[in-house]
Amino acid sequence: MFLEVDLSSDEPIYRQIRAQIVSAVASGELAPGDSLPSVRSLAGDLGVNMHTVNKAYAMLRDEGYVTMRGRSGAVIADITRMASPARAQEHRERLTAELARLATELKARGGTRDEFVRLATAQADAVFCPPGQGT
Amino acid sequence: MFLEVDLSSDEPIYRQIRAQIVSAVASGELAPGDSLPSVRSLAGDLGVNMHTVNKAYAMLRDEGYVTMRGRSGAVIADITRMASPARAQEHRERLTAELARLATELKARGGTRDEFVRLATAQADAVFCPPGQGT
DNA sequence: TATTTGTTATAGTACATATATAACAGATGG
DNA sequence: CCATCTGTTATATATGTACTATAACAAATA
Repeated sequence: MFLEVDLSSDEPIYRQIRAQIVSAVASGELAPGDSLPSVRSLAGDLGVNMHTVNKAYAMLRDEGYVTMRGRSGAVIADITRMASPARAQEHRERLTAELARLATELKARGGTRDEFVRLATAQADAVFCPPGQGT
Repeated sequence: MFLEVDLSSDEPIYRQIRAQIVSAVASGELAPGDSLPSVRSLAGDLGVNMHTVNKAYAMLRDEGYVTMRGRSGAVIADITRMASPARAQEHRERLTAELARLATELKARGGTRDEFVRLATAQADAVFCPPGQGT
C-alpha cells in the first residue's frame, strides 16, 4: 500500500491517513470508483487500531471524498460532480481564512506581499504542474 | 485592550491570544518597544487563567516576537532585525509546507492552479494592502 | 527594599487521541 | 438462502493536551 504513518509526529494518525488519501486523490493515484482497503486490513498493514482508520474514513466520508456502501467498503467519489455547493463553499471559506492567516504571519515577520504571492505561486506550480507531466 | 477570546471556539485560548498579538504586530498596531500587559492583568481582563496567557507569551518569546526582561514584562521585539536566520528559515519552511497542503486539498476538490493563485493573491492584497492605507 | 514581573511546581478537571473487545445492521458472494 | 465481510456503534482504559487553581520563586525596578 502507498500509505505509511509516523507515530512520532505531532499530527494525529487519523489525520495523516486522511491527508495521504486526499493527496492520492489530488495526484490521480486514486480515481473515482477505486476502492480503499477495509478499515481492518489497512489497520493491520499500518500497525494501528481499527478505530483510528475508521475515524479517517468517516472524516473522508463527511467531506465527500468517499462513499460507503455496505460490504463494498469505501470507494473514491467524484467529488467534482458530486460535491454539494454547501461543502464546496465551506471549503473555499476555510481555504481563504488559512491563506489570510499565513499572510498575516509572514507580514508580522517583515515579509512582503510579493514574497507571499511568489511562495504561493511556486507551491501552486509544484502541486498542480508536477515535473514529468505533459500539462 | 484590543484582545478578546472565544471560549466556544475549537482553537485553544492560548493560540487565540498569540494569533491576535501577531496580527497586531502585522498591522502595526503593536510596534517594537511597545509593552504588553502583564500575564496577570491580561488574564484578569480576558477572564482566563494566568497560565493560559503565560503559555501564549512563552510561545511569542520562543518565536522571537517579544522579549522578557524581569519586571519590565513582555516587550514587542523588532523581529525584522533581531530574528535569527534559523528562525526565519524555519518559518519559511513551515509556510511553504502549509501552502502545499492547501494547494493539494484544492486540487483534490477539482480546483485549478489559477484559482489557487487568485485566492492567495487576493488574501495577500487584503492583508498587506488593507483599504484606507496610502500604500 | 518592597513590589511587580515572568517562571516554575503541584494538583485537579475536561477533552482528544489511541487502543482493545465486542456486538450490530447492511450488502454481497457462494 | 446464508455465511461472510463491510462500516458502524458501544464500552472501557490509558495517555497527552488544555485549562484552571494555588503557591512560591528569582530577577528587575521604582
